[in-house]
Amino acid sequence: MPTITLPDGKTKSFDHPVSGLEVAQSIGAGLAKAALGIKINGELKDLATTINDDCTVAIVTAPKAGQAASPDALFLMRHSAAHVMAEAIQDVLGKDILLAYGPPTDTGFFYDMFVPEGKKISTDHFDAINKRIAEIIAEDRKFCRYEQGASDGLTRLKSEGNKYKVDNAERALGLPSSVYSGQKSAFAEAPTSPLRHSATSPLSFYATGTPGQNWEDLCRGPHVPSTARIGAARVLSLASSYWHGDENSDRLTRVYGTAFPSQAELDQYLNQLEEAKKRDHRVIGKHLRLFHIDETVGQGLILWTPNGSIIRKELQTFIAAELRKQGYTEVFTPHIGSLELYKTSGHFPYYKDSQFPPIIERDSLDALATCSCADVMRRVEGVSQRLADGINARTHATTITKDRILPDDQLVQGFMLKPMNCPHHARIFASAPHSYRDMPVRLAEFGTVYRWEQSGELNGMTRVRGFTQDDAHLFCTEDQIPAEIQGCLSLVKTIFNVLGMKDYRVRVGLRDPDSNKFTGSPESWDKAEAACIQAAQSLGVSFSKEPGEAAFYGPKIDFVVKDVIGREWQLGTVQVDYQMGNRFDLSYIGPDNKPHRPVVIHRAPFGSMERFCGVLIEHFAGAFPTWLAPEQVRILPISEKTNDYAAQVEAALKAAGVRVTTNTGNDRVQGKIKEATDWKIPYLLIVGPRDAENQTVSVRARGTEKDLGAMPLAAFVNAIKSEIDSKHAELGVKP
RNA sequence: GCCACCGUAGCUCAGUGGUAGAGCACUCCCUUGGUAAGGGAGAGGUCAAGGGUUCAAGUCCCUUUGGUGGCUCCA
Repeated sequence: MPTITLPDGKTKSFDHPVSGLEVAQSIGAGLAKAALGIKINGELKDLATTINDDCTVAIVTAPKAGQAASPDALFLMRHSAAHVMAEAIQDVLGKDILLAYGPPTDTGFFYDMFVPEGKKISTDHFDAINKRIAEIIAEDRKFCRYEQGASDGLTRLKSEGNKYKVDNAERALGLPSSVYSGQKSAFAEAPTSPLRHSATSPLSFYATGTPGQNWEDLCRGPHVPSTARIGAARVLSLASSYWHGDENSDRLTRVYGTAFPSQAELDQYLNQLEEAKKRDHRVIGKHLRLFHIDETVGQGLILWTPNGSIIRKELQTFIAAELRKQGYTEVFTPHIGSLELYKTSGHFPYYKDSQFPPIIERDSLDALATCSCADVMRRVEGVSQRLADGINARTHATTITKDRILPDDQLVQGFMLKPMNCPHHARIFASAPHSYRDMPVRLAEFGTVYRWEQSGELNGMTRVRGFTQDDAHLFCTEDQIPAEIQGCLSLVKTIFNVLGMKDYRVRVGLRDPDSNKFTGSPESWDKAEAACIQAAQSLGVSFSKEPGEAAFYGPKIDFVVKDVIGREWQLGTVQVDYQMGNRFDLSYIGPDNKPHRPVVIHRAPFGSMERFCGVLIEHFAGAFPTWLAPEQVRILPISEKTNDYAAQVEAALKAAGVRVTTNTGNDRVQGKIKEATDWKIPYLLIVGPRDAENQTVSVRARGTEKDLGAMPLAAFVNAIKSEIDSKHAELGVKP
């Protein structure tokens, strides 16, 4: 006879087992009406779930009008909507579309399905599918859960010929998969062999309506009580996926959809998507001529056009100034380095698949002309005995294996486009002796690196093949690690604050506790990890510890920002590295007059200028604060009669270092304003005969509907100068 | 890299096998106008590239190339 504890601490006792609905009814009719599901001891369940034992219970309700739905309510609605969409798709396209996996997501849901050869789900079907979804919701059929014994359930699923559901069921039952081999295969050879298993727990199915009569799906649940409770749902887009995310397994069609409590909220969400598209850095970047990607130059290679270059340059100047305050010194290094350099650092050939292929010297190419491809690669990747001995001794391991060691005359000489700046910086550190008194040595460079990203991964400025990192390497003693990490994070905080970026989080990657695949002593790791965690905490934004996410050479801190479409982008990273000193035989002289290995901290707090600017474009929707705006002021003379005065105003602003142009065209001022508005210029100065006479400018600030009125030219120059110097994110000029 | 979709003027896009279009931008002319588009004219295209089918291809087919959405990957 259950006693139920409610969220407010009150208890209710029943003299018989009760359903979630009865509990809700016992509290109030309104609550029962709004109820979508129930949380029993924190676990989300169907409203119809029978409660036999004492427990804590919370009723999950649909949101009241005008209120946001709770995550639990959205989960129930979207999980249920996935069923409705799947039914609609099968109604429109046929039952031979096999359902695989359909979970809710942050913004909606998807359903992965196998589409048989010769059939295709296309966006042309969306109208029909959406219509059917709306019908099913309007029919208000109950979601009916029933269970079937493991044996019967599996037999039934196999007879239905859907191996994905069989696989799901076997996984749910904890059985080894009889159908998933990680191999590509046409569907339909779901085994019919007799079942041999020890599973006892039943499988649950949900009928959208009456079992045996309406549409059904193997499903763990839970669901809303009936289809009308979903509110509004629709199919959104198509994509492809692999079964279990395994590219060797079957390819499935992923159908995305979303659901909201009401049509109004769904419409609002769709509207938001449209708005987000307008903020897309690729769209704005083209419109405002910020950057260009040219297929003649190559995929994933950014051409910074004049406007974008201004933004990048301002950011770099700003970052460099902050770095100087922190005691960094700036260096420049070339875009390529010898193969041996990257064999020393370990980047080659270990990461060769994500690098551009090597640049081979002419003489070597001549010598290789008779070799087989495999032999060429063997000799390109080979390492000299001397280099191997050095690295193996210093890393206390067989880092370079015997099969990679070749006689010098067999080695191929060549270069790599640099995938990272650290090897060059390591060689700069090694180029001069260092005392512990000089440490830490902080070498900073806006260093351009090249990586071979898969073509399907390229995306505007955020995923590219050539990019410039705001890179630096801090060569320090172990004791200096905490302070140096702290310094990196305070830099990030400063710059994110100035740019008004608040939606970011921090991941701290720690070593895998169950693995000994890391270099450096456990004590060192403990200290470095503690330093990372403490530094992350001090930032005051949400952060997560992620064991197993460290690099093998040290723990790291990653900065992740959310873009306007909700995608997360990793920007910067701070990584502690115990390995590089060994690899490059780096040392400093300690107080004991003996050489010691420095620890290296790699840090690129904004990742790359390309990605960072891409995210910034979306963050500001192209309306950059004045200090970053490519064009800060545009002067709009009322007519040609005022062109002379406009030139005078332009000269005064240029003398003050302001980026200004004048529109001397013969449009009317309304037209000039409209055009300038498109360019999202912070300030428009309308000047006419009145202004010329009084030495004033009539200011119109971006985002304001009206003019701010006239102000003396000198006052405007001072105001905008101070706004630019202070890097305010908001427009600051007041008349 | 894989799957799907897409590529027409500088930009945004129409064009379902029969003479390549619109708006904006650009050039010129008229207009000299005080806060989100005054009027007119002109110029601008190997319809991504290559091949094929056809009397005829922007349109249908194949290949290549680039983009988009996902998947996989991201030291």
